[in-house]
Amino acid sequence: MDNPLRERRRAQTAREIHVAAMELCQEMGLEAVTTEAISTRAGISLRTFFNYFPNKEAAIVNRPPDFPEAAVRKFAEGDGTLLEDMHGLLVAHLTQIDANRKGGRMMQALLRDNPGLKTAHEASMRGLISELSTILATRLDPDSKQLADILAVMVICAIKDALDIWILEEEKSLSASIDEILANLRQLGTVLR
Amino acid sequence: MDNPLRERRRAQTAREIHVAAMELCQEMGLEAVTTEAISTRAGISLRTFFNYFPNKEAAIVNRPPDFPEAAVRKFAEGDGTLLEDMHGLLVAHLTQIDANRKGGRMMQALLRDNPGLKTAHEASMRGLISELSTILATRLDPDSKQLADILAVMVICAIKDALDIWILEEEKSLSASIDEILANLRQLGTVLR
DNA sequence: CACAGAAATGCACGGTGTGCAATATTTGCA
DNA sequence: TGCAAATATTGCACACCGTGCATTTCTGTG
Repeated sequence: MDNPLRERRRAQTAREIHVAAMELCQEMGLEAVTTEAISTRAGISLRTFFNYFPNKEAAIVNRPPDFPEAAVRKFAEGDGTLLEDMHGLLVAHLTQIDANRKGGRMMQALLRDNPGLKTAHEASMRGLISELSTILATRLDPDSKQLADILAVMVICAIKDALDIWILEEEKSLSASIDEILANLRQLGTVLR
Repeated sequence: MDNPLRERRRAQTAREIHVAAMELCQEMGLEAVTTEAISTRAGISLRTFFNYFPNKEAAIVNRPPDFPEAAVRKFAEGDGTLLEDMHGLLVAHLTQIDANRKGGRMMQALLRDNPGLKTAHEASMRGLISELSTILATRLDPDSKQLADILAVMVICAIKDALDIWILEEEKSLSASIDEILANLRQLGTVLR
């Protein structure tokens, strides 16, 4: 039906579950959190929990924001170098994260303190990687999907690195973080000679 | 005690469990395989299964071979370009995989047909990536661990890509596969300008 | 043989995730 | 408004998962 109201309400419930899951994880550690405790705090039944998330890790980690439509279009139509045009893409993406700096910090801490979240986090990154790969492919030799894949993996990894630093250093600005990402990628270009 | 005999027997049992797990997965699909069925086929108790693997996915995917000691040392001491010296490293690694081409093909097919194995596979790759990152760090600016990480991620991704092709194309030689990996990486160097 | 350390096992138990059927809620429409 | 269809939530049963713990079996050594 594609009803936008329903969609929003679903998203809201998902967010509530996510928040409950994060809080509990912070309070008692991943191991001690049960799906039932999450459900109770979120005010839903256990069964409903599994209608929204496949397991507690997924509920905690959730899923990072997509690359915004507009930025993607602009990148595909860009005529600068790949790295130059990628700048806009990264700004658009990180801006979304910056909008919820507090949540980001909390997530970062949870990932650091609970190794059991690592694979769930990685799984959520896979989605982002394949999205980026598709985007990048619009600017690359069309018969080399592999190249786009590797590049996407690299960029996401660089973003992750930058976030690790950025989230923890209160002072660091968004743009400094982006510059760092791009500097890393550029440096790679030279190392690969 | 570090008893080498005991170690070998443990490794042997692990291998038997792994084989049983792979076969069952091929025969009935990941979903239908239970840890109990694996244990029974491997001739051990269910409890013992969990002494060897944390879950069925890990038993199926197992863990890729390490980079051989000797090749690692040679790389660290090499004086060619990074990519040149990496060639030796990759040869050493892929040779190990080539030694069990049949098992590799089977694994490849299982990964293709059972999406549920993806995260376990990725987890097993993480170990390889951090190993490679450490190796690469010996040749890079020592204060940039991030660069080594990204590079490692890239290389493992390239290896994966090459394996995807190599394993499926009967004809393809090992060295052709390696060349392909390096070509991909070199191409990246130019794209990043 | 007897002993110590390692490995395998049985058992109990709490948590996980799904299928299914019943119930409740929302939406579109007359 | 009121009703029917679509969608969401829930309870329940059930099989499977993974661990702690105590016990037994195995293996190499003096």
